[in-house]
Amino acid sequence: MAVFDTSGDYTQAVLEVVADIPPGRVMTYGDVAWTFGRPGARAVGMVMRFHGSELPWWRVIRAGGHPPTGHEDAARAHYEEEGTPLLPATTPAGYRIDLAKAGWSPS
DNA sequence: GCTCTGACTATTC
DNA sequence: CGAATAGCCAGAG
Repeated sequence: MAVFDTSGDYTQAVLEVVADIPPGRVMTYGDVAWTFGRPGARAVGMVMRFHGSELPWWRVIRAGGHPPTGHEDAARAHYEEEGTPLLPATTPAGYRIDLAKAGWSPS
């Protein structure tokens, strides 16, 4: 499987963009991918899974403001810690990020 | 160069 | 709202 490494340009781009997201702000996988001109939303997620250990992965969420699958609890802790605007929702996680306020785009 | 997988997205039921 | 389906892309084998 994609045993990721910083070898690929795509991976590097993802690492840079994610690392550049300020606290209290979030970007969707699609937006992050679009930032460096490549709609690989899934690929972005894979990079996070492998390098998430050293990245603010919770600042990268899915479209609709849902946290990454299987990491909803950990993500929520970071959001509250950074003051990221959350919204109550009838989702499995029980909440979702307020993209209208937390949504961020690289300058 | 083809196949498989995945922290995705959009559409449809 | 929730589950299922199909289409996406990048990288390893």
